[in-house]
Amino acid sequence: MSPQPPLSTERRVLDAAKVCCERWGIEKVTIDDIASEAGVSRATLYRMFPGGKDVLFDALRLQEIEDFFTRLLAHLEGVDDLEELLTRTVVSATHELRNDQHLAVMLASEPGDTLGQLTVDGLPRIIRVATLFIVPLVDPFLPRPESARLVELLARLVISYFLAPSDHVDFADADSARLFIRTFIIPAFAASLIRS
Amino acid sequence: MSPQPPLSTERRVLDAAKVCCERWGIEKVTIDDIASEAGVSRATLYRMFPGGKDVLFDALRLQEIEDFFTRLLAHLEGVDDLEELLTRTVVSATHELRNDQHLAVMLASEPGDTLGQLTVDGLPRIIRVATLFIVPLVDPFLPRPESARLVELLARLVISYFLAPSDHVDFADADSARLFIRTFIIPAFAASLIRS
DNA sequence: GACACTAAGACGAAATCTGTCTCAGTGTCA
DNA sequence: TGACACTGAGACAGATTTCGTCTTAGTGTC
Repeated sequence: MSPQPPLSTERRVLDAAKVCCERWGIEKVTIDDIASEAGVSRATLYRMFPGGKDVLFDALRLQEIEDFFTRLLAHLEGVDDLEELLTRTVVSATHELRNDQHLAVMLASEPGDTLGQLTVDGLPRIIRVATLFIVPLVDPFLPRPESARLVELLARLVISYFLAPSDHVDFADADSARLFIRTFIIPAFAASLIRS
Repeated sequence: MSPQPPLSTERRVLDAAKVCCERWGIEKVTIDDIASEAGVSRATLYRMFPGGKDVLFDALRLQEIEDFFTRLLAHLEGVDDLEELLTRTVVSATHELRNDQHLAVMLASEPGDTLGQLTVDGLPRIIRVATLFIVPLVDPFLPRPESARLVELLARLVISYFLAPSDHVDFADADSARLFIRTFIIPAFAASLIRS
């Protein structure tokens, strides 16, 4: 967002935590690993995240989610067609998820039971945040209750097709995604469409 | 070599150790990790490798080296031309090294100072083993002291160009390697060549 | 039944990690 | 100058993990 040349200490620590996770896996990372990777003393780290690893990883998850949607929004700029907007949304989101194995874990929660978290505990949070970010973009096309329902539906579908890819639909492929959206999504909301 | 359908326990353990190393990095792997990855009890592991991790990793290094040269030899079968033999040797070896980051570590020794080991402690061992495996293939073309010298020279060059790639020579590229060998290696040993 | 091999896990010792704390050094602001 | 906020370094005790050895019991083979 803002241009912080020296990069905030907190950001450095969280980035270091991410690097460590990617290198060793979340269950093998220690506070010391993160501190020295960030070039920061352990004391600073505890001052910044009282509660230790749990709090730190919570913050990291939060940052990951924000980064995720920030990147996503960048791919949606200037789109003024609902079908195109939704298509790009699912395609970009799917690409992000597939490219960053680590991201999927972070969006969810603890390791080991990644899938469990992604589908049980993690889902509501992701849907909530997705709504927060994406609904405003859909608002021009749909009245509020409908846009929220649409975004939730899409979020669920993206995650479902990510976890269990289908032979018939590939959300990573723009054409396939567009066809899906044109066929199943748009018609369902056609009645509410705001004709501008 | 021999067809062992159930795969020996020792092999299973070493393979498990390799898997664990690739997943977590050598410094984060515990005996327990390896044991459970191999589906073997810790006691068995200690019986098999008295001395623990050190002995186990020594054995792993040995296996890696043997596998390395076994794969290498497979690429050299039936070659009856010295230039072609040497070319394939450096190309295959270079590919193996580049494709398997883990292999380079194993061929050397402890992690952290991989390069230090690869160039200081590791080099003599690799050269020794390389000689053991490759010299017999060169024997038909050169008298013994020359063939040993040739193999040692090649081993040093492969490792050097692997560690510090050059703009002028690419041992991963067959044409480039062949040109290099034709220009710099063969002539140096031309006088000793056994004309069959 | 003797034998070789194994899994499971108890055990104490050693090593590592955690979380809190103190102390000293730095830069900022008034 | 002094109050203030922030930091690195590291001591410290306690929790946790890991290590290496050991015992016990189970299995298959001869």
